[in-house]
Amino acid sequence: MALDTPPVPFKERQRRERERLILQAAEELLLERGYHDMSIDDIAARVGISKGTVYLHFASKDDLVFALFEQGMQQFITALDAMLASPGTPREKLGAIIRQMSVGLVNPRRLQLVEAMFRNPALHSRLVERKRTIGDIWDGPRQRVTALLEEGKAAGEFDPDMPTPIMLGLFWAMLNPHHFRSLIVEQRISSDLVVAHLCRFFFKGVAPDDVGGDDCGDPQGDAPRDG
Amino acid sequence: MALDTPPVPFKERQRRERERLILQAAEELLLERGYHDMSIDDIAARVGISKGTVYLHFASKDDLVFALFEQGMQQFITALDAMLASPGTPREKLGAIIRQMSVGLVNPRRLQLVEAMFRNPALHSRLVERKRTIGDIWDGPRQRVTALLEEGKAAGEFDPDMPTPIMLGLFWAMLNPHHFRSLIVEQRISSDLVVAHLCRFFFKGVAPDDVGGDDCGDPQGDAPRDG
Amino acid sequence: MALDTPPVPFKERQRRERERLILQAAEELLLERGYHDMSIDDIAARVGISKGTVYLHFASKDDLVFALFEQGMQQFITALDAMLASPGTPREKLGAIIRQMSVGLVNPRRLQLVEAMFRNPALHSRLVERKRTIGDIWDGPRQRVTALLEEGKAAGEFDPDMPTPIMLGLFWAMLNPHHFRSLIVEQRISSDLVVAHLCRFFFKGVAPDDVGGDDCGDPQGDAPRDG
Amino acid sequence: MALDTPPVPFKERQRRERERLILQAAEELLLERGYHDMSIDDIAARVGISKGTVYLHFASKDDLVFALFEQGMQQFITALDAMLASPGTPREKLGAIIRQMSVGLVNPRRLQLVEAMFRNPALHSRLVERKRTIGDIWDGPRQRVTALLEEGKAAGEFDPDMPTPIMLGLFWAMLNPHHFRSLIVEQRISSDLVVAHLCRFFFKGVAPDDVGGDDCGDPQGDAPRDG
DNA sequence: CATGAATGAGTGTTCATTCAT
DNA sequence: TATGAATGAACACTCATTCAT
Repeated sequence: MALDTPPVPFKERQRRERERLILQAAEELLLERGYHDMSIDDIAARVGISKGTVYLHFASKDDLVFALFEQGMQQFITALDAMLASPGTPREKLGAIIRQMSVGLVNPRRLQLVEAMFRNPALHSRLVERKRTIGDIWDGPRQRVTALLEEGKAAGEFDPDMPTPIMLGLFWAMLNPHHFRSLIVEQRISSDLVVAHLCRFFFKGVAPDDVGGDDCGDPQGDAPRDG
Repeated sequence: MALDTPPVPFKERQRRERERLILQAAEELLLERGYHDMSIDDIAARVGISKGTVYLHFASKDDLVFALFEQGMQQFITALDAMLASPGTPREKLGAIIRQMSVGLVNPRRLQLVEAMFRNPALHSRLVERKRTIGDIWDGPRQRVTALLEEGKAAGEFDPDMPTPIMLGLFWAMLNPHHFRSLIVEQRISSDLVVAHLCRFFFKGVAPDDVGGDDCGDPQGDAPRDG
Repeated sequence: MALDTPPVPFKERQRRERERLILQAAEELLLERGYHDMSIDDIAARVGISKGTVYLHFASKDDLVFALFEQGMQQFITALDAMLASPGTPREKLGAIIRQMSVGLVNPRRLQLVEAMFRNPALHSRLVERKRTIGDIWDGPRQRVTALLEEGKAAGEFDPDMPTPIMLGLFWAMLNPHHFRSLIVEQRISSDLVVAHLCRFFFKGVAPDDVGGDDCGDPQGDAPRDG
Repeated sequence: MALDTPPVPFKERQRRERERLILQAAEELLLERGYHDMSIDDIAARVGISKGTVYLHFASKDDLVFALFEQGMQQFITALDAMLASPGTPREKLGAIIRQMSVGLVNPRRLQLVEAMFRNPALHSRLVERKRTIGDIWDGPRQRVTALLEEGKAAGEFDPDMPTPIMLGLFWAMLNPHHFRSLIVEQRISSDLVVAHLCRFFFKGVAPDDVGGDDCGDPQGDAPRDG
């Protein structure tokens, strides 16, 4: 059987590896400098190839960034699906997602990238202009989490009075990598602590805890225990 | 009385008005296009003046953007102080802040601007490099809200186990204008509804409401009633 | 008699004084920075007037510089005539001129100015284009020194075989303020010593002195004595 | 033999040729217009390439001008060394240098270039700021001629009482390309005649010639004969 | 008359993109 | 195929000059 699929020829493997390296370099530079201050020359230099070669893989700078975006979203969706497939109540699953987002299975850098790209309005519209696909790509995670939230409402775990889009928005806002980073990197709070509190917050808000149990499981034991 | 304040001379009034127009145009363009895709020519054209004139008011593009930033922060701090000075428990004050942030007394566009500026890494470091003041400006809101949160903890209104920086981070994340906008503009949810739920969420999370009262007052009457 | 010439009205005196100040500031800046790096704003600021006022006196930057040039030449010619009118042989007069040029009666800065202006080819042609007068102005000193040199030849003091234009060129070259300055300022040689040697050189060259006497008189006594 | 030097690859030859053309065009324009009135666009247009290409060879306008300067000085030093290596007394060598300077082996335009550059005060300081090397480059010719002059003094050919720096200054002043040009081009005197008289002048001054022999050899036979 | 705000052409420089080798 | 030289549009910024006040 394997013989039927002639192994990917060397040239092709080389090509894919190079593309990976280009995307990696581009990702790093995009995070370090932002879209405009990242030049094709920089990328090529970091990979150790020539500028022209970058264009053999991506027709334009926008294309390259869009590929980066697609890749990030794809990875995110994959991770999301894995978590959704695992057993558990919606509440537990949301907790798992929150935990994973920060721990790195779902690399927050990726999300940050996505943000970085789409905060640049001109870039955003150019990309949207170019591919209507973006809608679908954006929609992937949205639909999945929306479904989960509604499932949770139906199960009586989430407040049925809160519109799902609002709930969803709050969910994204909380997981905003920018604030993640601000807490973990700048405020030097351990990421476990952050996650634990994020989970708790999402379900309980900031009210003092006179009722329920911890909602996100016990990541490392240093999460605050409720009495 | 009027004699004591020699009226601002015409030239000066004209000058200020022009500066205001430049800042306004710059703000719009910054939001529409981002830092790099906004050119001085564009700004001048939008105001209906020449490129050179812009430079009579701001010594450089960075200066212009920095002025925009300072102005936004200043307005925000002013509004914040007004709310903090009004009577009420910390909880009520936080609710008021949330409400105001979305309604426009504290223009969320301004905050978005600030974000737009500071997501550009190179611009950020140039601005930080240029004025250490930035630290102070950033710190203004942070200190005020931190104090409020700790006051709330002391009053038993907020969970004393949640570290204040995390609480603060969540507060900012929730009020992230990007998500605000996504909810109100893209999802077309009424801003009052959004605010009501934001408040509720901040204090109660997404858990179904089997306990307390509404946390944010009754903005317009269309906020979900509990009980 | 004096009554017949109604005293220059105050306004006019003020005007002339201001023009003088502008020319002075322009001269300083021209020497400090060169033509292009001297802006009208700089000049106005140094005089303490507004940019527009400069234009009330000089129709353009070129006009201003040309006025500077004319003024310098005029002063030079005046000083030259004074020296030519004094008694003495052509040789003595040339010596006197050399001495004066360096000592400051004929300010070498002025000449340097002239050079500065006319080394800038574009400026030079614009000025020439604009006023044919320049020829006459240049010619003033040329004619006077040429006459003196020829008088000296006739008197047997100067080599009759050396074409007068060449002699003249060498005279100017020697008095080139650039080299003057290099010797006096950079090499820190006393200006008297420089003058003494310049005189000697002009008449005797660098050959060791086994013949004639000192050619320039004895300015300060520290000039080298010949044995 | 030829095999040992792998011929310079075509690309490289083309590159060097282009660089030469850029330098040539820049030199012409610098002489025609001066530093400020020579734009990169002008240079590119004259070479027939695009503006961007100029920047592939020189990182900035200053770099380009500095390269021009270095090249000129280097050529001058090389020619100087050749003359110094040839046999002859110091006096004869100085004569040879004078002759060469005007004839073109040592292109006087080059020196004029150097002057053009260094009369612009701002440019001068920027270049000095940038490379301390400039000192060395300037010093090359200075040291060589100084040594020659002192050798001549020791040999009894030059006046030992005249300070060497003054002698050197006079030498440069005489060879000032500006005056060279004024004599040859404007006054239309043959360059041989100019050279002959320059030599004679340097050694004998303008005094009538009742003593020595011609000091510079007999360049073309049309030099004035003494006797 | 004096001012200085306004103008806009011009400059150096960058960088995405193309294409001959 | 991979390269990197070449291109040229775009941009921030300057400054001589004009003109309304």
